[in-house]
Amino acid sequence: MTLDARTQDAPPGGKRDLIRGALEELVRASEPGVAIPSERALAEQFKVARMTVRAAVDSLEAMGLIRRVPGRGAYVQHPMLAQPEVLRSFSQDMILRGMVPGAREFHATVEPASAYLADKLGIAAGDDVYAIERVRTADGEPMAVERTNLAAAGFPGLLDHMRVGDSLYDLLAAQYGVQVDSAEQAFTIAELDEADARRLGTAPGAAAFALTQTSRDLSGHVVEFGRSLYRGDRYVVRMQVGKDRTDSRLSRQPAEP
Amino acid sequence: MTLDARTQDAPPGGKRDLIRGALEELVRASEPGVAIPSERALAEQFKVARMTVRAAVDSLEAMGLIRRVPGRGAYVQHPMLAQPEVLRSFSQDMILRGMVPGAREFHATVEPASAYLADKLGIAAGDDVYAIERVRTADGEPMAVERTNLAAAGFPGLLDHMRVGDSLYDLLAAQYGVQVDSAEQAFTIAELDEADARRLGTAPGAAAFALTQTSRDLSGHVVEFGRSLYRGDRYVVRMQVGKDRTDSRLSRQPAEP
DNA sequence: ACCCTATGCCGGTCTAGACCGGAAGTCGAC
DNA sequence: GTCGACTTCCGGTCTAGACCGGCATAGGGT
Repeated sequence: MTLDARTQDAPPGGKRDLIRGALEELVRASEPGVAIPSERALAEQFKVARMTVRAAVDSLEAMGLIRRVPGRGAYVQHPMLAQPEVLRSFSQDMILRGMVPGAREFHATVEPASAYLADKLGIAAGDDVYAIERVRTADGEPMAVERTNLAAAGFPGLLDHMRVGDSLYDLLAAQYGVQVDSAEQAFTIAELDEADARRLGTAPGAAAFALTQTSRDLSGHVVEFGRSLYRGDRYVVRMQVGKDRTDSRLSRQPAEP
Repeated sequence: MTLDARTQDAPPGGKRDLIRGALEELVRASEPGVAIPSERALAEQFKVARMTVRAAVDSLEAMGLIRRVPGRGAYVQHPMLAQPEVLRSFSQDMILRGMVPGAREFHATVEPASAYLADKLGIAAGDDVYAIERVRTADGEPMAVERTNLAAAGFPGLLDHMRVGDSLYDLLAAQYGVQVDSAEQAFTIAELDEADARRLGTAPGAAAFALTQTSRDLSGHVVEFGRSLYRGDRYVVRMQVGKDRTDSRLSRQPAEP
C-alpha cells in the first residue's frame, strides 16, 4: 500500500497525518524508552520522502509522545505528561474531573457597560452588554457561580437562544460562528459573601477561588469577560507546565533511554 | 549577504534561526494585522529554499506571533497572548511579577521517606530524602512557605552546596546536570495553621494557596515533590490557555485581517 | 587488556524543484 | 452593470536528493 491519498483514497488528509497516526498508534502501544524506527527506515517503509516522515515525527515530538536524541534516534516518552493546558468549558472541565456537570438559577440581563467592563471587552462605555449568571453544579452539588459578560452588539438575540445548561461556547460557535480560541485566567482567593455562599451551599466567609477570565477569538478580539467563584473545598486548579520551548530546536541534552 | 553560516560565520546556528530572528524583529515592529512578505519572496530575499523559510515561519506561528491563512498570507498577530505557561522557579516567577525575590529561614534535613513520599518520588519507602523548607519573600515580605523533597541518592551532598536564596533548579543543573523539564501543579485552598501563619506574617486561619508540585526531568523521572503555601492575599495564579492544538494543521478558519 | 580510529547509522539541516486548492483581481461576455 | 472564466499569487504538501556533526561499535594496533 502506497499511502497515496488525494488520488483515489478517502478524505483523511495528507500522508503526513497518515504516518503520524500510524506512529502514534505504535508509540502508544510501546513501552517508554524503546526506540521507534529511524526516519530513513520509515520513509522507505511508507514510500515517502524523509521530509514527510520528519514532519510527522515533529508532530509527535510536539505532542510530547516521543523524545529525540540527535545522532541516536527517537524514543517513546510515556509519562504522557497530560497534554498542556487546554481551554475547556465548565462542562468539559467537570467531565474531565469525572463529575456530571449541570446548571441552575439562570439569570441574564442586558445593561450598559461600565467603564471597566467596556475596557475589558474592547467596546465603548455605555454600549449594551449581556450579563449572564449561572450556578454551575457538579454531580448535582453547586460548584461555582459563573458570571460572564459579552458585548451585545456582537451576539444579537443571544439571550433568546440560550438555555440553562447550554454550553456558552458551543452556542457562540453554532449561532454566531465565533470560536473562542484562547483565554487568560487569573485565580485569586476570595471570601464568599452571604448571597454567594447561599448559592454555593457553603458557609458565609468560606474561602473560594475567584476566577477572572478573558476569552478571545481567533483574531484576538475579546469575546467574553467574567469573574466566577469556585468552591474552595471542591475545586482544584491543575496545571501542567513545561520548560520554555519557544523553539524546540534549542537546548537539547543527551541522556539515555 | 547569503546567510551562509556554518562555513565561515559566527556560531549563531542555522539559516532557519537567522531568518526566524529577522522575521521576529520585523513582526514585533509591525502593527497587528499587517501581512508579512510571502514565503516565496522571503526565500528569494534571503537566498534560501522555501522549505527553510517555511520552517522559520512555522516557528513564528508556533510562538503565536503570526497567523497564517491558506491562500492569502501570514499576518501579524499581536495581542502577544503572553506565551503559554512556562515552568518558572520562585525567583523567576517573582521577577516576572515585578518583585524582588528572597528567602529566609532555611531549614533542611535528611530523613527516611514515608510510603507516600516514596511513591511520589519513585523510590523505596525508607530511602533517604531531603526535606527542604524555606520562607520565600517578595520585596522583603513573606510570600510563601516552600517545602520540597528530593531523593537523597540522586543528589549527594546537596545540602552542603545549597545556601538560602539559591535557586534549587539552578543548583541541580549546575551540580548534578539535572534539568527540570516539566511539572504538574495543583492549587487548592488551605487554611494557615498558627506556625505557617507566623512564618508568613498573616493571621492564623487566613486562606492560602496550597501548591502541590511534582517536577520531572527530561526523561520523565521525578526530581522533586513538594507542597508549598502561598499567601492568598498576595498571590495570583495566572494561566493562559489555548484551544487544543495537538496539530496546528487542523481546524483553520478564514477570517480577515 | 587498552586505547584509538574507521565506519556506518542517526537526527539536523538545507536545496531546488513540483503540484494542489483557495483567494483575489482582471476582463470579457451577457 | 453584473457575473462568470481566467490568471496570478498564496500557503500546504511532497519529493529526492545532499552534507553535517554526534554517536556507537567493531577492529586494529600497542
